[in-house]
Amino acid sequence: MRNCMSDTKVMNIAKKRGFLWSSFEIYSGSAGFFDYGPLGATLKNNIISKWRKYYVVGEGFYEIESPTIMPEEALKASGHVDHFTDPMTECKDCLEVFRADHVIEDVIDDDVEGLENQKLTEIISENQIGCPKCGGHLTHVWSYNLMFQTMIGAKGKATGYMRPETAQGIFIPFKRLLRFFRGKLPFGVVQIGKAYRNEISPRQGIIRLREFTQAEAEIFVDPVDKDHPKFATVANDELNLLSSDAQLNKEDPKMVTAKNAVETGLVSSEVLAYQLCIAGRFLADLGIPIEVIRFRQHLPTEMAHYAIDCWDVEVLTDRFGWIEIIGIADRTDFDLKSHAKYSNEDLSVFIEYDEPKKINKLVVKPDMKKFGPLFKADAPKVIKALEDLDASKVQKAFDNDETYNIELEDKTVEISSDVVSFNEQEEMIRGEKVVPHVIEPSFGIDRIIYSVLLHSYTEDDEREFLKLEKQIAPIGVNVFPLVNKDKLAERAHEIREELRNQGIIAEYDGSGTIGRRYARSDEIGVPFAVTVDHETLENNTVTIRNRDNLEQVRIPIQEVYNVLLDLLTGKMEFESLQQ
RNA sequence: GCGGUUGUAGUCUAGUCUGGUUAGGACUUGGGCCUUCCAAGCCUACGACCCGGGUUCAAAUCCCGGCAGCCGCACCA
Repeated sequence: MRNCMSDTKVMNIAKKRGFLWSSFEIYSGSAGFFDYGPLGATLKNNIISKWRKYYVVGEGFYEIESPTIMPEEALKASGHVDHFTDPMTECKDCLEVFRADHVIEDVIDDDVEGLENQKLTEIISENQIGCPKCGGHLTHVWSYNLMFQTMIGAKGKATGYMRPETAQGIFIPFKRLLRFFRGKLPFGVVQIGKAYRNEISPRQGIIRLREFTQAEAEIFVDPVDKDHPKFATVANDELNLLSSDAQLNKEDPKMVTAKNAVETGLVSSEVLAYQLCIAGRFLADLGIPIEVIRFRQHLPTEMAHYAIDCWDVEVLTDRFGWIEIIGIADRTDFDLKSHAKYSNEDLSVFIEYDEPKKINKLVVKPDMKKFGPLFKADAPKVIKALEDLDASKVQKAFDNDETYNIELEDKTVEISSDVVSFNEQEEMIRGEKVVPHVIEPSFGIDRIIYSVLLHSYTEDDEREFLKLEKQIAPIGVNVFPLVNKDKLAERAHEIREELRNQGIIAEYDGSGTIGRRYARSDEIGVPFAVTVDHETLENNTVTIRNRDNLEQVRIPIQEVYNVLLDLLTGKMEFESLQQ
């Protein structure tokens, strides 16, 4: 049993003060669903806008929004309909449920991954495999698909699913996106939104939800050019890397610079390493301390078969241990190729060479005078077919004194050497079509929010409070009258109004004593408090109190608005006010 | 999904075994008094037996089912 004091305390505050609570409470609730309350929704918005600042503004990726319900074909192509499932079997005697493939592999020592359920059922009966627990009989194998199924249209003829990830919504309109980016790699597209997975038994609070928010970026790159033009700007960032080798050898993670990681081949490319760094900077900016972050490389066995390299960004928690909050993968051309195949669309990019390549090519030319009479109405088709042919093959046939057969749609025609001529031709090749590789940083926003709350929780002798980073704190400033008389409350209300006019989320609190108000304010992580006291009435000054160290400075009211704006946006540090 | 266990105001809890008055307390919250800087004090108010069914004259209490939480197992492309 872990010590989960922080988890318990943070979740209590979250529930009590309106960050998070489980959904549908008055109807007994439903596992795997959470509401974001007033402060939680604001915090979430602030974190998402910070994310946009990094990825949309900073990296120049554009954001799109696609439907959360997807037709079956699309998810068939992505592999989710067939493979986002587990083959399950149940013991008829003790009612335990097992992964069918695991049960089989334990007994027959053979890889059965990817086999049909029927085949798995057969293997079980042929090998007389029994329940691993009690030896009883196992039922036929069925697939448990983690997607929520629904119907599209009134008659329910078309099956739809709630999307299990936002990524597919970016791959599917790839041609449109490529055109938007005027045909050039690399480019990045992001999507922020809900995704759905019908987890068998979600029991870890906000860590495993059935409906959750993802922020994903899909970065399309040239497969042969995975350098990053801005790599120099992150090259010296230190990353706490736990490689797959280190895991296998039971070693600890190591602090490594991004530059070093790429040079030693620890991380497979600059683009991937660059994304690890950006993710690291983002988390640091949310106030998650570097000591509780590590980058864990997927083991070869856990990585999807199409991925080249994949790193999870993990955060240490007292209740769950290390949890994955971000996955950053090089998914290669898997997704685009798969959609290309299922949709019969060309999802490739024409990449122009720096210099066009000259090649000498043998071409075969028809002798038109002979072709017309010989093939009559088929002549144009034969000529077209001839153009698409590899001329050297035709020549080879003739060298062997044979004729060459051309397959038309409905017949085969014979070409002999006297109806064509050969020609060496110089051709310019300007480039080639390639299917881009995809670098995918995928963020679990709900888990990030949990991490932010957990690691902003601070307690000392006197206080328990959230040390939320000031740019993401839901409420920017609280305004208090020192006591409730002599018009102090009135002045405090005026200041609160003016702060709101400045675009700062500000609240007023006049109940209880000043100490209680500070305590309430700290508990929800309000970075600054403005207090109106009797000196305010004499000289129009107020105090600003810094949540983190309880210190106060006195400044004129007319300056308070700009000062707070500068403090909240990080343009000014509180310490500089104290001089 | 299986087994165990728990479910009383926003929170913690008494009462449940042994059915019986108006479900008691503390903290929190709202209002008021007081209060010249970090949850003080006083007055006052709001607020609960997880949901559904059964047994009974009578159910927070006993029984059954559901839902949710916790623990263990399983699961987590």
